Amino acid sequence: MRTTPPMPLPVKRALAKLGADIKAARLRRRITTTLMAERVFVSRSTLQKVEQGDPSVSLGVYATVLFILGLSERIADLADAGTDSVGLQLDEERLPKRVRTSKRSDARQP
Amino acid sequence: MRTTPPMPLPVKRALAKLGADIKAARLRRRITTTLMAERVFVSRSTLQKVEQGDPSVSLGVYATVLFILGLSERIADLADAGTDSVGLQLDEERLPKRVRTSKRSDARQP
DNA sequence: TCAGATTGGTCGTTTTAATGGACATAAAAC
DNA sequence: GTTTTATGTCCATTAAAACGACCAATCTGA
Repeated sequence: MRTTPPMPLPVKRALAKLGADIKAARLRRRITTTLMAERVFVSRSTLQKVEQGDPSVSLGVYATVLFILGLSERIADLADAGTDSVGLQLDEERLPKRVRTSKRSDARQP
Repeated sequence: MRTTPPMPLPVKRALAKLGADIKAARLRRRITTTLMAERVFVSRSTLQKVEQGDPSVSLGVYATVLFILGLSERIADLADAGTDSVGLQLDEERLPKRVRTSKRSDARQP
């Protein structure tokens, strides 16, 4: 990810917690960083970034770590339609395939 | 993520669904890919990968997209201690700071 | 206690993600 | 049907992730 613009603060916090929780989960299972890194097929330094919630690490790495910890189920529900409150009005089948901005005044929110 | 070794299949599936859900959520909100890309500070091509659940895209990008959609709360709970069934026995304070493998027979699970 | 092992951090290098532009396709709006 | 615009896709270039090796710090089991 391009790091020039800063990440939203709430996101940073969420990721930091995620990393800490991952570390705690690893410790509970008594898996060393070296062993975990091997299983994820990633270097120990990358795993370290994961446990700090570093935003630059790929989702694939995070997801695989969670999988090995047995905690990967929730990933699929992160943006599940059922949990999206904005989706009240439109049901899945009536979803337009594209977004169309009206000629004047587009959807930009100030 | 280093792509040489394949990703676990369940993980691949989960990510694919995540991408599809993200796309659906964007459509519901009538946000164009171009506008969304601008807001996340990434290119349209990267956003496209996100909507396909590409594992190689950084978690930071995914998280920011979810944040803009208003769906970022769950990230912090992905590996929350309360949801970790293996954590039954150890409570957070008694967590060892390091893992120690017994001299013979380490913790590797076959 | 204390020796051995794990972990944290740094650095130079390699590999890969992310870019951005151009073009084709397809879907809305009219 | 026509026009207009969003989206899909490809590719060369560039910025950044991931590596791996090392050292220092510190924990922990014996």
